Amino acid sequence: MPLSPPPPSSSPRQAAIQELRRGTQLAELLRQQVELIPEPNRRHAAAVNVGEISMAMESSLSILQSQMEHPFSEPEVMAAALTAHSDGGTSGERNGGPVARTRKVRVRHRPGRGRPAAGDELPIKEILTEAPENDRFHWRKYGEKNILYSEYPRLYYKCGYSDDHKCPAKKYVQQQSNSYPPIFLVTLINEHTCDALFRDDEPIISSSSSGSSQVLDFTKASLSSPLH
DNA sequence: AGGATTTGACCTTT
DNA sequence: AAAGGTCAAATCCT
Repeated sequence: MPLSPPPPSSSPRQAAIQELRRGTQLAELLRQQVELIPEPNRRHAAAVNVGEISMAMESSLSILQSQMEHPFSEPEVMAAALTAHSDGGTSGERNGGPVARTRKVRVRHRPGRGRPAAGDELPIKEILTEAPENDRFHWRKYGEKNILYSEYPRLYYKCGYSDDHKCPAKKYVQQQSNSYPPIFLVTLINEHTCDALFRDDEPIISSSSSGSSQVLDFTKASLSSPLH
């Protein structure tokens, strides 16, 4: 609490440009998915729409970028709002009270922490889905981060058998929009080495008998409360 | 009680 | 220095 975060160095316009770039990437992702639509008519119609989206992104981008030459100072409020929930209190206090969390003794510098060397963790697959919990793997959440200029946090999961079977599979889940149903970008990292062990199709038991129902619960606050 | 989740600290990369 | 990814103590939930 003694620290106040330094002001963001980028302008709101930069933030918007970043968002548009991300939108462009997502449109490209969507375009690839559209290719998989079997019926030619529907595929073509969807492709046209995706093209429209891409063009809208690009024209917005060029508008914003041409305005960069005229430095109209804009209130910093937007940037502040955009980064507001990236500070400390990600989801407020729980019922009890403030949790003074002091990380005590930490084993010193151990290599292999934080992000591994780039390119170390491929293959990476990206999937847009409205049901990120709908693979039949067992995931254990190990982190959550607010991503700069993103409205929704990114959730970090690793395979539930990462300890038992040294399974290296991970996935990141991030909500992309507050549309209904919401769309999630799921990034898969590493293949499941436990796949062979559990791939026999276990029917997904979603009946009334409440077994272990906490594997992936996306109804939690972080995902279901859009900002406005 | 024990497993799963939360969340600030800590670490690496950019 | 900032951003993103991971760890792990505290907490929640069954």
